[in-house]
Amino acid sequence: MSEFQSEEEFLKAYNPNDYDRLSLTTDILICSVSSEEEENYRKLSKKYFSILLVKRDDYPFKGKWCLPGGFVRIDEELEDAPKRILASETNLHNIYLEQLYTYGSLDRDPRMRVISTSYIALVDKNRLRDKLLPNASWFNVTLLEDEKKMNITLDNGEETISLVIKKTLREQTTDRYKYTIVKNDKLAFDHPLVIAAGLSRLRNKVNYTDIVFNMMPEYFTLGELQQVYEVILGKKLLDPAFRRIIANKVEKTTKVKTGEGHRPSALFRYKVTK
Amino acid sequence: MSEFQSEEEFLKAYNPNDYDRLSLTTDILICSVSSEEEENYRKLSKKYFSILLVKRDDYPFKGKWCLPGGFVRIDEELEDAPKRILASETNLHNIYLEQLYTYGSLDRDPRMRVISTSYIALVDKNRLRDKLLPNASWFNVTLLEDEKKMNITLDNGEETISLVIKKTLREQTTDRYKYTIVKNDKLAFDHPLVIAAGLSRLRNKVNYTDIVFNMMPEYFTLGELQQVYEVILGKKLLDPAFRRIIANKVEKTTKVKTGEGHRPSALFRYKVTK
DNA sequence: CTATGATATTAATAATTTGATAATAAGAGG
DNA sequence: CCTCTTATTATCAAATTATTAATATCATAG
Repeated sequence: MSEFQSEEEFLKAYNPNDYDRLSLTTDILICSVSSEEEENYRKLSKKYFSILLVKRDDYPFKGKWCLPGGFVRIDEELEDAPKRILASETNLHNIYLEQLYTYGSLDRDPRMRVISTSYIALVDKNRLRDKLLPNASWFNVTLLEDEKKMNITLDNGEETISLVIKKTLREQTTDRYKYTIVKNDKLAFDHPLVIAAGLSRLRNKVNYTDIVFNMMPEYFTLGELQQVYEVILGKKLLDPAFRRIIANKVEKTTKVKTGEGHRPSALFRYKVTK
Repeated sequence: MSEFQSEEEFLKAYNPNDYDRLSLTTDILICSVSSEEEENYRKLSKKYFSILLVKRDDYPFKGKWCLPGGFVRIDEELEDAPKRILASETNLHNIYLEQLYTYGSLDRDPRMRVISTSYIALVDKNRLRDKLLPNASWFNVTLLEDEKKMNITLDNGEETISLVIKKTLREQTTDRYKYTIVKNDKLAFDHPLVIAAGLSRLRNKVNYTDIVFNMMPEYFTLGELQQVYEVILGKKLLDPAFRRIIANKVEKTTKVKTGEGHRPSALFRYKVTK
C-alpha cells in the first residue's frame, strides 16, 4: 500500500534514478526502387528494389555498413527520431514510415546496453533532388527465401554483401519463425535481422495494401509496377492476373512510354480509393 | 574521423553516460478464451474471448486497471521481461508470446520518460491451475469495429470498462490508420492503444496462422472453435465454409461432447502440420 | 416412449475468383 | 514492309468460396 495521499504527492517524491536506465536508438530500413533518371543513365531495362546503407567511419564497427540510425533524444517523441534521421539522410519529409520491431539483446551493442526500435521507410527516389551524404549508398536487393533460410544479396555496383539468415520453425511457443544470422561479414550490429524483418513485412503487406506506391514515381507503366511486385514477392506473376488485381488501384493516363523497341506502354497513376 | 586505433581502445574510452538514458518497461496483453471449468460453473452456452487486467493499488494511476507489466532490467534480455512477468502472473512457462509495438510518447508516464514494448500472449486457461493474483481479473471482450473507430467493451462480471478508439485514415504517409483514444475512464497509461493493437493483430493473424489453438483446450468441438474465430473476427461464419478452412488443421477424435440438449458434437484436437 | 427442439454434420449447387493459354496490337530497327 | 519484342486483352479451364438445403442425433417435454 502507498504512503502517499495523492498522485501529485507521489510524483513529487519520485526519483527516476531509482530504476535502471538504458539507451534507445532507432534504425531505419529505407527502401526504394530505381528512379527514372538512374534507369536512363545506367540503361537499365527493368526496375529494381534497393535499400540505403551507410558506411561507418567511426567505432564501433568502423568500416562496416549499417542502416541509418541514431539515438532517440530524451525529449523527443519516439517516431520523431526516425523522421529526423530520414530528413538528415535524404532531406525528405512526409515519408511512409512504419515501426518494425524492437531489438534488445544484451550484446547487440558492444558499448553498452542499447535497445533499438527499427522502422521501415518507403521513398520515391525521383523525389530525391539532393545528393546523398558521401558515406551513404543504395544497394540493389536480391532475396531468395525458402522454409529454412533467407539469402539476401546487396549490391551497390562496387561492393557485394551477402547475408544468410536461418529461419527456425517454432511450434506453438511464439511467432512462427525465429531468425538467426548465420552469415554476415560486412554489416554492423544486428542489422541483418532488421533487413530480414523489413523484407518479410513488405513481402507480406504488398498483398493487402497499396504500400508499393510509396516507392513508385508519379507515372509508371504496368510492366514496371509488376516488376516491383515481382522483386518484392520474389516470383514471376502472370500478366492477366496481375492486371486484374491492380486494376482498380491505378488509372490510365493519356501519356505513353515509347522508345523501348516494342509496342509503347500506357503510363498509369496511383488512384487513391476512398 | 576517429582518434582511436582499434575497436578495443575505443570501447575502453567509451562513457555510456555521455548519452541520454531512459527507462524501458514492457506491457503484456494476455489473451484467452473461457475454460471448460468456467463454462460448467457459470453455465455458459458459448466460448468467449478475454484478457487479463490488473488493478493498480499504488501510484501512478492508483485504482485504475492496467495490463500486467514492469520494468525491463538492465541485465535482462528484452523478451525475458515479458516471460518473467507472465510467469509471475500466471505461473505458466512456454507461452505463445509475440512482440506487438513499442510506445514512446513523451507524456505516456507521468513519472518520467518511459518507453514501453508491448507483447501479446495467448494462453489456455485450462492450464492455469493456480489461483490468479488477488488484484488480477479476466475481462470478457466485445469488439465492434468499423472504418472510423473501435468500440471495445471489457467486462469481468462486476465492472464494465468501455473504450473508444478513433481510427484516422492516413493516406500515404504511414501505417494505414492512426489510433487515438477518445474514451477511457478506467485504464492506466496508453494501455487502450495496446489492447487495440493486440486485437487488430489477432484479428488479422487468425486468417493465415494457427495462432488460435494456443488458447484452446486440448479437446474442443468445431462449434466452440468456430465461436472463438467468430469473436475474434467479429462476424458470423457459415458452417461449411469454416469447416473447409479448418479441416486440415484439426483431427477428429473418438470422444464426443454430450449432454447439451441436442446432437452431440465430435471432439477435435489440433493437428500440427509439419 | 414418441414428438419436438436444437445444434451437428454433410451434400449439393451456384457464384466468384484465379490460373493458364492464346490472340491481337504497335513501335523500333533493319 | 518484315521481324522482333513487349503490351494488352480475350477466352476458357480449374479451383475456390458462398449459399442453401438435407439429414443426423441427443435431450427434454409430454
